[in-house]
Amino acid sequence: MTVIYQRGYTMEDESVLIKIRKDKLREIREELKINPFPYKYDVTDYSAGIIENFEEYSSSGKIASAAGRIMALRVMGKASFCTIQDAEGRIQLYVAEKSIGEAGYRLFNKLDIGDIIGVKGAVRRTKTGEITIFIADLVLLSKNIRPLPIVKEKDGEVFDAFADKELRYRNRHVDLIVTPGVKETFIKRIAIIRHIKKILDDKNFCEVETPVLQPVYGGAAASPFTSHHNALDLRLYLRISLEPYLKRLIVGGMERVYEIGKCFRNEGIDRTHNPEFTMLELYQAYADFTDMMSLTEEIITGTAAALNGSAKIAYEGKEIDLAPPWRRLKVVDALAEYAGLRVAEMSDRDLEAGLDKLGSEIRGGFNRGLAINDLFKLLVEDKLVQPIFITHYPAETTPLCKPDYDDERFLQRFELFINGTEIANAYSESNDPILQRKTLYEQSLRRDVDKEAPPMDENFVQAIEAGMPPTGGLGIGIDRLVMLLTGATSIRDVLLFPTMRPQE
RNA sequence: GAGACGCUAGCUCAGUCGGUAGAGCAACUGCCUUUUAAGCAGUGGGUCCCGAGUUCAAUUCUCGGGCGUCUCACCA
Repeated sequence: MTVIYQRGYTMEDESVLIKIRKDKLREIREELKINPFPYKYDVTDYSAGIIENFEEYSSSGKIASAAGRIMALRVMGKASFCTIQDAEGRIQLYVAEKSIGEAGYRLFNKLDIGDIIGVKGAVRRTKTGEITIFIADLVLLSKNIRPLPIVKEKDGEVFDAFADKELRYRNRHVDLIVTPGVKETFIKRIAIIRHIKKILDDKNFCEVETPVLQPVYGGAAASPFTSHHNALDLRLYLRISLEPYLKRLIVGGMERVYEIGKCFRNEGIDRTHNPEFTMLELYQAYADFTDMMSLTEEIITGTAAALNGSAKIAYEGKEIDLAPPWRRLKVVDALAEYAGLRVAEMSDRDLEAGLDKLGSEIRGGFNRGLAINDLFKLLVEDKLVQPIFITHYPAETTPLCKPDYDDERFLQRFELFINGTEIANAYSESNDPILQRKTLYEQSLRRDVDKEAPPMDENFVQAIEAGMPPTGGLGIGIDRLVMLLTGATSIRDVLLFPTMRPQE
């Protein structure tokens, strides 16, 4: 049996809600002779500005010209209210037939939540005190035919939130419209990046762009995405880090370079990992890793202060104080302090047994340096809540870093931890070409046992052979920094379009 | 990769100890010249994720599958 729904429609194929809106669209075109999709509108006033400068508007009788999306409608006989949302926020409109005319009110009666309109009118308070545009002119700028979730809010309490996270990520355009705070998070993200760029630009760093598509990838240990160039019949990889090309620029004499860009790693997805993510990497000639520490403090503290007006941030109920200087602690000392392990005095067998007890083993066979690194990751990392530079990682953890002055088993490297998460990673960069060729070659041999070890990059080694000045390098995970500074607990909340499995 | 939980109206959610389902908002109709989470009144709206099994009968129970969320593991 066919069920007759509203306006004679049945509940088949397309949603009845959409059909009804398409009808209204047709009626607006054919009966009202109005183009529902005009080309432009002269917007001179915005919601927040109107509310802020209310006295000026009301005393002068200045006519506001605003545009926005209808978020609430309270339609009554000949005088109605609606609320529109624009780039700055929301403002109420008073829509009276006697002000906008019969034709205008006929149009208004065909409007839905989600439509975009332009309005002109004086700004006054209503009887109940709400600042409102009393509109004298109404223009439809775009007709909505796919209804939005109706989210309501009063005194910070949200009713009928658009709560299904999957739907929110898949339909970020809807999420941005209806979920309070989402747009603000992304505006903060933009502000953070802008601030970091300003700090670096002021220090005469050059922002550069390096290849995303690379014949050989490197600079980290990760599985790459693979692509193919048809005309060259060439396998290309999406970069897993920015490092190899930025260092070529240091060799080339660009003494301070940075790039903020996407890197891609073909790995799992979780709360802190997305297959594509944004990294800042910078390289400064004639600097070492201690210079990178100061710069890291300056970038992160300065950005937090610019964003929140304070060096203290609240994250997951914890208070984190970003005021520098931050503590510096060697990996082996951190293991002693936080896990009671004196690794320097432990035999290889003891280390292996310790790892085994934690259910961990080294890919490609036991290796003392990697064992110490793993013990640190498993036992210490998540205890590092306040900002701390962990320094002097074992030499086996990376081929791209200079060994320390008096103990070659450890590197001039640090990672910054805040709230148990790695936020930054920095080195005194390796520039001894003999050593660099050796360590990269050895790393490439590990590919047999460790799929994530990158292949040998001959062109990169030749660049180092041309002579690279002593250089400090720093990488900061922008997504995680944004999470920290915005209080987001999932990387998906700071990515406009997180990677999702396609539907159907 | 493991575990927990979830999938019911456009949205947020109830519910059925097995008898094909409800609320609020949205929608539709009527009334209405100052409302505000929602003006007032009324009306409609469902492949209860998919498949198999048990049963007279499955949205509900069992098994399998899909998708998702969270936690843990992995991840230089």
